[in-house]
Parts: sequence; structure tokens; C-alpha cells
Amino acid sequence: MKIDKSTGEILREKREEKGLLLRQVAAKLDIDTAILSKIERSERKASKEQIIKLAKILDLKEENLLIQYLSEKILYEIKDEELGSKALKVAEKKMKYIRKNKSGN
Amino acid sequence: MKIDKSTGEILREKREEKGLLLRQVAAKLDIDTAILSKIERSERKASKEQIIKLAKILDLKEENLLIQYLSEKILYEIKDEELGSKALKVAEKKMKYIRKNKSGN
DNA sequence: GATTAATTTGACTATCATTGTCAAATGAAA
DNA sequence: TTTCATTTGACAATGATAGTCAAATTAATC
Repeated sequence: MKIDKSTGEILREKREEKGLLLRQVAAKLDIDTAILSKIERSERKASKEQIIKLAKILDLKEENLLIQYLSEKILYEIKDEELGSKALKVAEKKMKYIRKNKSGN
Repeated sequence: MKIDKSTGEILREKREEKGLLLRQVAAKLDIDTAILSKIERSERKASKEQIIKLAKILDLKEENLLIQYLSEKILYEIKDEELGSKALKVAEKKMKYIRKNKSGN
């Protein structure tokens, strides 16, 4: 898992590697070119559905791309927060706790 | 840090401990009683500003309450996600990576 | 157990963020 | 210099969030 690249960078690299135009990929996603351009430059976030479609279109491993995407969403929540990394650690503990007593509450 | 309690539970416990009514605390927060009730039962999320005010009103350590609150926000993002805990781990790595090369990009 | 006070619920509204379109501007390639 | 691809920014549509209010429910008190 590349942790030094943004989702957008991954998408752009792979698209160019395959010689596809924004226009072509955007058409498959059924959105305007402008949005895909923004997604690739991290100016907008993709939706989960778009990520899944993009994995297919660009031959990227869906699971990896989703993890990448989710981790970015998480970081977005705490990006301006002093206490961000402490919160992350607590979130992990809570996660484990919830898993252990998996009753959904 | 209590990882087994929701923010709402913490708030309710402390409020009752102090013998305060929803009405009284809500007034200080300048919101309707109904919302505070919902916050305490985790039916709505508080805002960061409300959390800070609540820490003051209820004599809770602001930092702890904020960490608690942020971690809940993080978990909310991935609550229905299969890949949630993997995403969390990647988020932590990214976080460290960003910190190491702190240039803000 | 009737009355009163506190909390909860749900319908509704206002506000704000997100997701998109479109057209014009910019950049790159031919 | 013309053409095609990408970027930018203004705008509109949509959806999520945060709130009010009044009625319903629950808890406490007389």
C-alpha cells in the first residue's frame, strides 16, 4: 500500500499509463470532465461508487483503492486537529472493543 | 481514556452527577432541550464548539472530551465499512508520514 | 392515582456542504 | 495558429445537518 500518494495521484498516474483521456473516463463515470479533473487533483472527493467504478476502469485493485480512499476520508476529518493522532489511536481501540463485543451497539 | 462509553453517555452521566437539568445545560449552549437530549442519546452529533462549551459547563477535561468526540467522528466515517480497520491503520501511517515531512502538502 | 415537571419523539424548516453542469480560460501538441 | 485536453470558477440542484416547536411519554411528587 502506497502511503505517500493521494488517491487522486494514483488515479491520474494509472489513467495516463493507460493512455486514457479525462473525457473518456469521465464519460464512463457519467460525470463531467471537470469533476474528474478535480478529483485527480484532490480538489474534490470521489464517491465510494465512483471509486469502485474507477478501480474497474483503470484495472486497479478495488480493495486497495477503497482502503486508500477511506483512509483519506478519515484523515480529512482530523486534518486541522491538534489532537488528531490521539483521536486516531482511541478510534482504533474503540474499534477493537466493538469488534470484541460484537453486538452492534 | 474510557473507550467503552459514548460521548453522549459521558455527558449524561456528568450532567446527572451535577444535578443539572437538560433545560439548564441546553440554555447555556443556546440550543433547544430536544437537541441536547438527542446528543446525550447519540441520536445527533454535537458540534466541536458545543463540546468545548460542554466541557466547561460540566467540568470535564476539554482535551479528553475532544479526543473522545473526534474518535467518534472517525468511527462514524467507517462504521459500515468492511475495510474500516485496515483504513484506520493506513490513516495512521499516512499521518506519521505527513508529520515526518511536515510541509503541509 | 392525579398533577406537574422532565425528557423524548417526530414533523417541519433553515442552513450549509456536496455534487454536479456549463462556459470560458489556459496549456499542450500538431 | 488551430485544435484538442485540461483547468477554473460561477452557478444550480441536491442532500445532509442542525435547529425549532408542540405533542407524547416517562418520572417524580403530592
